[in-house]
Amino acid sequence: MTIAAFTEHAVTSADKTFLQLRADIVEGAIAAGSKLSETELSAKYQVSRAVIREAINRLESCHLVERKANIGARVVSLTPEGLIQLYQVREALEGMAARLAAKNMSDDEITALKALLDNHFQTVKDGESYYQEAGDLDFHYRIILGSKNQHLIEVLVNGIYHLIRMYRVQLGMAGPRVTTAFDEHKHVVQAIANRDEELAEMLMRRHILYSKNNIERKLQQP
Amino acid sequence: MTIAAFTEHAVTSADKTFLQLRADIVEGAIAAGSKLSETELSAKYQVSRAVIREAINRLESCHLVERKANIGARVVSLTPEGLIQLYQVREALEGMAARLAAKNMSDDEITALKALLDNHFQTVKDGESYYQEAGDLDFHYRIILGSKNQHLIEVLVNGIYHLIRMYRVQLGMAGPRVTTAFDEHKHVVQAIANRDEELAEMLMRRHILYSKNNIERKLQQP
DNA sequence: ACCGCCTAAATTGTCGACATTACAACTTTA
DNA sequence: TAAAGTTGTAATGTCGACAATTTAGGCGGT
Repeated sequence: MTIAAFTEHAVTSADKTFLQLRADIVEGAIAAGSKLSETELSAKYQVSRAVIREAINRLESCHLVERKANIGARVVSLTPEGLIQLYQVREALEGMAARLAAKNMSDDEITALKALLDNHFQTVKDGESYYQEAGDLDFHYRIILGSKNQHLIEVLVNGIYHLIRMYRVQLGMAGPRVTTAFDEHKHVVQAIANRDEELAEMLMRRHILYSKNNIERKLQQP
Repeated sequence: MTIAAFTEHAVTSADKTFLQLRADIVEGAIAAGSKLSETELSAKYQVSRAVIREAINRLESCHLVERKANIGARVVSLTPEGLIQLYQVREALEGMAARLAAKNMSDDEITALKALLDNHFQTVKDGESYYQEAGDLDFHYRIILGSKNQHLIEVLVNGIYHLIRMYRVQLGMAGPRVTTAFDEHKHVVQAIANRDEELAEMLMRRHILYSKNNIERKLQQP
């Protein structure tokens, strides 16, 4: 199983437009802070304004765009404070996710999670920095899903993660700190395996806090 | 200032329909789990299907309804597990909000918060149970806003709080435990006034955890 | 030159009609 | 009789046109 197990496969035309727009925004093909003209996008994507409006509505749900009545929609603008605030929310939610995962993950899921880390260890040892993106994501996703908390999953997977990815891509930040992050992952998994809710939450929060501090450092000296 | 400072005043027709639909859903005038037929609502509210669709989209953003492609929208169904999960998210987010409030609230805001508690103390002493709803809400809202974290505010105020209110109304739960909750509020404010982030978060989390336990007890013996 | 008003263009909001999909009832067949 | 296929109806998805609002520019006045 991979991250793309979530591959929200588009059934309707608005779905496809939404996914494409989201990709374009996250990747920066549509600049942050820019205006989303309905008529313009309607022409560009060869669909009616209705589906564009539908797509924009969903983008608003993800907090990727902001709409004002009778004025229009703009892509959110990226600010250092915004990224910090995002990480604060992430720390709170993923900390709770780790706590709940320690309580609710099945033994099989924990075994699989350990196996995942072993795989990552190989790739890290081989010097492949491939770990950066996919590996880190996979780890966090499994714990989020392991929480079995629908609200938590929704907010993180459909909301915050796309926003963070947008920041990563557009501010040109490389993935997380590879080797140290790997050790942190290992300790989180160990706590989950021990069913130690308190420790799992604390370790996950620190893991994310370190990431935040790392990012703050990079932001201050570009 | 009151809670209704947030009164999102409707400018467009879809706004009004959204607010009315949300009220009807939260109050139970539209039953939980029931289907939202676009054509039906279009006739009922005397607006075109386009504005109904727009309103339903926003309800989906609040997690009050769920939509499936080509099938339609249903009001979310209320389950004991759902409420528990909601409180878990709330614990994580409001805990972080209290931490950030201890860091970011202005001295004036803290003074006003203390004054608010004094007012509440009077009403509680006078035996008015009015405190239940409005007072508790006002307290939590101020701390959430005091966090100065836009994402936190968005998710809690526009999302989770309406859902919780829906549960409260429809499961017929009275407001929070009055007297004990008041003491808990006092301690949280004290920690914030002392700029003790760690303690503020811990106390707020416990406050919400107690609420959750209280609710679980009521759910198991109706 | 600056400010306010007014007009015109462009954009968003709303509408009704058509296309497409899902669901149910009925028919057919093994 | 049961299962599969078919057809009809009702719902959602999509479209183009019209209405209402915002915005930019020109015009006139001070």
